Amino acid sequence: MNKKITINEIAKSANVSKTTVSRFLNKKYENMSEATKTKIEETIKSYGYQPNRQAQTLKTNSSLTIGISVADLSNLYTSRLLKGISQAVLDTNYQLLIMDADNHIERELSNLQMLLNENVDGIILQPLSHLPAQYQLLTERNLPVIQVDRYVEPFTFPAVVSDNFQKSLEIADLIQAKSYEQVIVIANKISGISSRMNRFDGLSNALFDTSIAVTLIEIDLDDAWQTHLTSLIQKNIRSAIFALNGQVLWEVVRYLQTKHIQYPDDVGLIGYDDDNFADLIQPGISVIKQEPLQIGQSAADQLLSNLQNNAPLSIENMRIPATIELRESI
Amino acid sequence: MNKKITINEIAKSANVSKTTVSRFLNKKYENMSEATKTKIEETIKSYGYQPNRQAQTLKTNSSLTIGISVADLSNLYTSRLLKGISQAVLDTNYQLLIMDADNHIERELSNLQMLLNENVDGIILQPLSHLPAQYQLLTERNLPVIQVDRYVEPFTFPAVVSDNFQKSLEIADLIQAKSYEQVIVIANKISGISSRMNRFDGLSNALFDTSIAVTLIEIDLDDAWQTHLTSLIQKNIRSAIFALNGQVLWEVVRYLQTKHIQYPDDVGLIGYDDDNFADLIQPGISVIKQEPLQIGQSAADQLLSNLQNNAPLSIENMRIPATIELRESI
DNA sequence: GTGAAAGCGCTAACAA
DNA sequence: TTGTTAGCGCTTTCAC
Repeated sequence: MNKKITINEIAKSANVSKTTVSRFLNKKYENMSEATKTKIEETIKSYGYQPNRQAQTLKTNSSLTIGISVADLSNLYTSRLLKGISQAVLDTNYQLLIMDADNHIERELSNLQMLLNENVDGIILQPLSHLPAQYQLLTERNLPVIQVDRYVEPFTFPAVVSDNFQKSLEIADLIQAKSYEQVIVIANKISGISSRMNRFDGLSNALFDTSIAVTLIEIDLDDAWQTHLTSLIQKNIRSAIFALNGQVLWEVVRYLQTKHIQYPDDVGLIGYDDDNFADLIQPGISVIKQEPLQIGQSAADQLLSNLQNNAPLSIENMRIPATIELRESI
Repeated sequence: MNKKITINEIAKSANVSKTTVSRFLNKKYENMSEATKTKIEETIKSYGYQPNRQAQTLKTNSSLTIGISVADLSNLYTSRLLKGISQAVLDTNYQLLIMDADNHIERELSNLQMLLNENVDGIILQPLSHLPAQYQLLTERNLPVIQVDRYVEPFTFPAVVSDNFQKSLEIADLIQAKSYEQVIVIANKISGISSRMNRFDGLSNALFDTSIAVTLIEIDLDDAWQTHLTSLIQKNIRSAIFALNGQVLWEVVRYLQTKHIQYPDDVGLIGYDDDNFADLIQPGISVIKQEPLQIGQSAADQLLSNLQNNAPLSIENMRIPATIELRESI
């Protein structure tokens, strides 16, 4: 059991006080002779000394830790988001405390409470709720918070998200250009999730003045969604499906395959591809690709420059453009 | 700026010493009157008091934190592994400090160093190196460590992995039964990664006494892997491809698609599907599916029972069976 | 240019 | 059944 060495050992061995060692650790070289500086540097190296983070935190009240709360840990969108954050933090002193809400709102709350207990210096939040009340404990603490992927309304914290509304306008154009007469939007429960709502609203708004009908099917609220989908498609009008996220898109593809419903012949198909898999499937599916890595990176960069240089947090939404990749399906 | 309340405020307000409050916090009720117990409980609740973790850690030298080092954060295998760990930790006091080595061995080392600095109580490690030297800093500290997915040899820490060798034996049987004359194994660099080596060795061993040739192509070491693959396939013998992980499988499928090489007609195909996508692709691809969630959970459970109850860590490998799903491709 | 001493919020002997 | 006291490893004020 390797005895942990502390600042005291270093101070003793370097023949200086621990104050001086502490100054060295915190790079306060202004009033330090080159001699002591190098002496301390050498002893630290020779002992392989590493300061105790908890002790530092206890005193300074800054843990050099960024808390992250994600909605659901196990999907590729989240992984890439985390990768982006992780890259941004790489060359800093900050570390990441990642918590998974597993899509349970009570769990998100308890996770946030835990992050506060750990005295994290800032939080990157993919909110599960759209109600500011859920995040009151964060506002109270006056802690820097950045939202990713989604945001709470009224707007409480800055957010970095995809250009969901804008992309849906473009999809609407596409649907009109291809003379579809009906769009079936398939999603998980959209209420309260800004990204999903923006995707839906963008489409609805753009098609409001047209004769194109927009129908929403929320597959986790509707046990008979497959039946509904089939009956909608079988109407004698040109229909297109818009799947609001990757998971849902694959569900739809699976269903169409089993029912031998062909796209684009029987129905047009477009959706979000968060897994980079669309190009593997035949016939090719037109998709929208987001940039979660960049979203994570931007969010972390903003938070870091607030923490490190006291840069103010932007009050606005930052929108990272997604890309539409057209294939045969629509 | 909400003034943080401490154990002192609670003690004062409850008219007891902070020792007593501390006893309460640590559930040492043996010698505590019901009266003081409830009094403390109430004051804590009314103040919304939460003890400072850093102070506790500083004193007890136990951070109630489990460090995790993964090879690469952004793939579904890892996500599901983390989900499993996260679930196991859910109802405990432990938290997770997750670090991504991003497949860089120096980064893994510095991550582990950081985890040690944070005084993590134990580590779950998906090792990048097979050399125990890389992990000497862990052995020195006498810290409980559990490996997942892969392991270091000679065996240093317990490990929870898939039954890679065994599954390859079954694949070998399949290949013989289907009268293939050649197997082309496609992988990322296998040297030093136990999971990949076991998958390859299982197959080689099983086919050693047969006339079936086994060739290995490591796509990240071989710029011309596509050409090599094509030339091997074009020989006038029945060939099968075995892709050693999900990523590689999709690369191969993409390549076969662009070259219009048909499976199972031109070449048999089987591989690991870490993304649960194989059923979406036509023609159907036979795959091996791992249980990363269960691997993560088992690893975390073992570590937790060591930390919480001092249960000894098993010295052996724990193998979680994967499943073979047969479709048309082989 | 450097050091002594106090204290961050908590736990754990030891004492009562 | 409860309290006094010292101290975990560090930072910071103030003094020299």
